[in-house]
Amino acid sequence: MNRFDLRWSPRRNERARVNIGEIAKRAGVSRSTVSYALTGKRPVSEETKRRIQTVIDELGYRPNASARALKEGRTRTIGLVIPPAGQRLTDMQLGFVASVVDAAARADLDVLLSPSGGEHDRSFERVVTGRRVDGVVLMEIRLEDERVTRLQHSGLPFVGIGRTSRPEDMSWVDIDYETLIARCVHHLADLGHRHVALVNRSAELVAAGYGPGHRAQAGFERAVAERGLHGVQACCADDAQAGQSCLRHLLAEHPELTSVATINEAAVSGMYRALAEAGLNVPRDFSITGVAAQHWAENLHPPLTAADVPADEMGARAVELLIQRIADPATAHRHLLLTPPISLRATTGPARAGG
Amino acid sequence: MNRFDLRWSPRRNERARVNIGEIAKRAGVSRSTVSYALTGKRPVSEETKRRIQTVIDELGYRPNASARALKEGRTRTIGLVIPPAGQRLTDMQLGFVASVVDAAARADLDVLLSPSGGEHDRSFERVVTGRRVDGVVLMEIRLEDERVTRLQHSGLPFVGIGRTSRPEDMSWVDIDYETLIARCVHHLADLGHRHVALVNRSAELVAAGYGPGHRAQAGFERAVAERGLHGVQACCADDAQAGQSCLRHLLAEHPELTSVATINEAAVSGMYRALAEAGLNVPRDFSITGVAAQHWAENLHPPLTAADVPADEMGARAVELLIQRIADPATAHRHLLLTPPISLRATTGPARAGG
DNA sequence: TGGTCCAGTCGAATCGATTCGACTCCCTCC
DNA sequence: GGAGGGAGTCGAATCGATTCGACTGGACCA
Repeated sequence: MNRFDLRWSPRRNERARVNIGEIAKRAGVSRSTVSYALTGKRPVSEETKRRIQTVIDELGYRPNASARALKEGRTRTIGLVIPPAGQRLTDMQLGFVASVVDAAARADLDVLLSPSGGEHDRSFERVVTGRRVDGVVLMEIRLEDERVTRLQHSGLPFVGIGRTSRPEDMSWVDIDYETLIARCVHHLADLGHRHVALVNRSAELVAAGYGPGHRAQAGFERAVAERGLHGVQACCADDAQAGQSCLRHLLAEHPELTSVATINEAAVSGMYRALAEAGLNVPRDFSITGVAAQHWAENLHPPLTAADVPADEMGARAVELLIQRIADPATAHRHLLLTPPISLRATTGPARAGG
Repeated sequence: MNRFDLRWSPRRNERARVNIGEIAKRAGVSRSTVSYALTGKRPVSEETKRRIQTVIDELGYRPNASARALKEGRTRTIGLVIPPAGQRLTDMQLGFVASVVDAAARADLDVLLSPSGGEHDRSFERVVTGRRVDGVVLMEIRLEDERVTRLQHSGLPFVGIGRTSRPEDMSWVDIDYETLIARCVHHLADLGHRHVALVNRSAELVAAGYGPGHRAQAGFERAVAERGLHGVQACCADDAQAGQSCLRHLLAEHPELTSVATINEAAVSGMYRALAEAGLNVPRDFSITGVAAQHWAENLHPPLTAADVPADEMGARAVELLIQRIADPATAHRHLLLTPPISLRATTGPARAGG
């Protein structure tokens, strides 16, 4: 089914050919009058409006989006660039997508999905260069991100959920992973933990310069140094299975560990399992905390003590910013760095004596 | 941010105004020649092609999607109608979305997302009537579904993931919930269980005529009757919390229960919790089985014995069917009813003596 | 009475592509 | 040497909307 070339029966069925001209003819007015009646950009008499509306209702007319987009130079559509298809979305990413779609719908904007970041970036190219969208929301941004460069170069308005290593050159909404992970470590240190591990996201993602991965690392190292702790780090793929084996290995190689801080949501339930397997009770014998979508942290069992990422709000904010940039691409870039507090739930507790 | 009226600086920056005319001028040929050079629909000399390509590369030209869509009468975009935004997608639904997006990308089609089914169906209306898409993939279909009616009436090609009560009137890909749940019950009966509960999806969804809900019910009742079992049914919202309290209530009211069959993925982990809470071991004291996305059933802990829904494949098949319908809307409807076998994993076992 | 203004309307140009018909060479074949 | 045909190209029409300039009456004012 590669590059399927669609060529269908030449024209749509004739019934469907209700265009503004047909409406005009039946209402006995000119096409421009119909247009003005619909947009309200020039006065049209009540009587004429009513006649036009009647015909429109009768024929079920709706303006052709392509024609309108062509003339107006905007599509009333935004692009949402998501991680490559086939890869499971984490709960947080899903939250972003849902809230972007929702916010866009509220603003009467449609959302064009573009899986990108993998090989098949034809989709991204189409979206960016074909003027298919008025602006783009970009997810899963790396420190050096070619897609950001492409967008900046193209002049298409865009907003990142996440930021590159030169954050002043773009508009974005992001979470302060560095501070949050540092706080998590401090929280653990306050509870008396001396040995703490950072469970990062996948090695590939971190190697590719995934921002949160690097920032979490920096925050972790800083806090560990500040508190004079013993810290170890590990990367872990985005699923429970990986979380389980990751923590299993960590426990084997560092039996002194009593706590974990993580930014890898999807791995947490697996870590729970590894701990149970090792006969360790949470939070009595072992503490876990990290950064996670609020909804998800609450519903986990046991509920995760974590910095609650308001994924729903972030998508909405990104769309807001994007709408502003679309309305006036020349305005200064705006940034929103969130540092949600840690919600104490059921997974952290005092280190055992001698821990 | 309601109905935000986008009006930006009148024209895009002039640099961006590379259109086919500009290419033609610089290459010293007519616009039609540029078009033919790009589409290959008429012969163009190698020399001319090369000159045009040079100019195109230089200016980074890409044809305007709206103009092309207007002239060609197709947008190279498909709509994907998902359950109302704000509502969490189940893992299975997420699998459908991912595979639809993936399959569409492989066919060089873009995907326009439309949350629908709730109140704000402006999005659905826009997608359907504004000729923004060449076809639609519809999810979460009800037995009587107004969206199906709308689509049938509009003549826009569409394919359902799921089907209505008059399935011959549309093309679809679906899972045979009735048979599968019946099989689950038979499986439990074979293991000696005499008391079995069906945990359905939310009461609202079922009341709204959600197909799988009703078909699962039918299959359950049939199998229960065939095997002379004692069966009870319950509806349950799509989350772990609800699953927990649902099963808790079931156990309280029907202490004789020893097994559950379910189509509610999202509730399963909550049911595990309720069982643990009640001191019941799975599968020693209690069996659970149902219909779930394969990937998800495997990764659950303990892994769920279930009929594995190949969500990834289903989305791809739906897109395939849709592409065919778009290419030739007059062809007969095609249907694909899947009945995946039950994969035995860790959650079903023989009923205890006297159970 | 004549000028100004505004509501209401129309015709034509425009957006950026595709596509049809026609035209020019040039080659080949009787 | 004229007919036939194909390669290569061009100009103009077209898709369906928006929008600008211009026109017509009628109201209002001096």
